[in-house]
Amino acid sequence: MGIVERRARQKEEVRNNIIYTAWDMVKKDGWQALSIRKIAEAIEYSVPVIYDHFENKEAILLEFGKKGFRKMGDKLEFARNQYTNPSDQIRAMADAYWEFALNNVQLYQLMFGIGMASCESEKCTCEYNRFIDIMIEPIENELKLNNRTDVNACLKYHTLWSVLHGLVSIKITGTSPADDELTKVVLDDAIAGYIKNLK
Amino acid sequence: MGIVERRARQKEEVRNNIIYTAWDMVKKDGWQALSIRKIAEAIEYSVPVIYDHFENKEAILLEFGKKGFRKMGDKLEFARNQYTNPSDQIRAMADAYWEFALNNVQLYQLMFGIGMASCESEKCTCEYNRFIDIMIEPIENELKLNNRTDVNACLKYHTLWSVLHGLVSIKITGTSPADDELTKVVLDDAIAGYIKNLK
DNA sequence: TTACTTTTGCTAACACCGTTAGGTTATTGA
DNA sequence: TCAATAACCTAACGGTGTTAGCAAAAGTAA
Repeated sequence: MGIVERRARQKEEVRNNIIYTAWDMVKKDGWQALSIRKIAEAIEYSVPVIYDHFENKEAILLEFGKKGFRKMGDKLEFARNQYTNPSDQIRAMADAYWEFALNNVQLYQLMFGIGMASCESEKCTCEYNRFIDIMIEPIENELKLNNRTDVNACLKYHTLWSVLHGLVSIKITGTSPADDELTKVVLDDAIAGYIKNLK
Repeated sequence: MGIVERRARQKEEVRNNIIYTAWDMVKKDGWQALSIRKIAEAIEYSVPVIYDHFENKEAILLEFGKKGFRKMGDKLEFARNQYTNPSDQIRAMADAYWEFALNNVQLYQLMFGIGMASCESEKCTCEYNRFIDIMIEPIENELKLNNRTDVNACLKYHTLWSVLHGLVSIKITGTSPADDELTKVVLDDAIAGYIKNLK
């Protein structure tokens, strides 16, 4: 008898409804706006029903994180397969990564734990500017030293900062299983490469 | 008459008390544990008093963000001033940045909006591993192509990812005032440099 | 000293939130 | 028809940030 199947199907449907509704909210107002109560209201069930499908709120967000990794994986794979030359492949993947992140901001935030309130936008401008000033000076000098008038110091500063911030945030959020030692080696390697490219 | 001065002093004292207590909480349990009500209890005042000194909870966190930028600025400046050669200075600043971030995780998180719940640690392992696999293959091939048996592909993969993630998260959290065009140029520049270093 | 004004601080509430205990109703199998 | 089970809900617990409105204290001027 298909009774249990029908039940399973109905349960699955509710589950999908939860995810669908939740994603709608996240997409529209960001992950911070997600609320169990609002989901319940939207799917026209009482609150505890949500907990029959997900252990807690985090589990719902986790669902999107996984979805994000799958989607990004697909994009990267596709980009890579457009080329056979490895360096072209790397370039293509980098572009695809960039594209994915900017077109799926909410997903990316959930995947890597980015974007709490913080000092966003222009609230720390003054303090931030000093930080730029300090960092950019040696870069300008190094470029002068090497007669690299073709290179924009501001651009190079951004590159340096990206490398640093990227390493740090991967380290802090614990996304990568890499240990301390490896990360420090990566840093040294990246900086060495960076300086080499200024010459 | 020094009455207004004394009053201002006392008010200042309460304000400092709020910041001190708040920082204690953030330091111990992370910024997510900060609660207006708990601060009020700790300083032995009622809740609305907090709002005489700070517009809202975010304003308190902002205070720490600013403090973080100042502190990091000091560290970077100091590191830079230990050397005269620009490339040494860059290296020193990179190390200082790294040190600061790892020794002041909470501050760094507040400064750059990192570290919500997310897919942290090992919850997305499976999805994450596929992502590594896809990315690392072309790097290995490129290294082989250039007979670079001295270089660890895993390390190089981490470097690439850091650059990408760094750029993206700076872009997403809006920390930098850089516009879209500049950021894309930075990306291209960084990737070009990265590939060059694989050769 | 008294009357008035300002500052200070509090209570109590509003409107949310995630989570869960416990009971009710409907559905199913014997 | 009856017991078991699954589905579902109400209502609460213990939190959160924020604010309106009032009482008391402190300072000022007569």
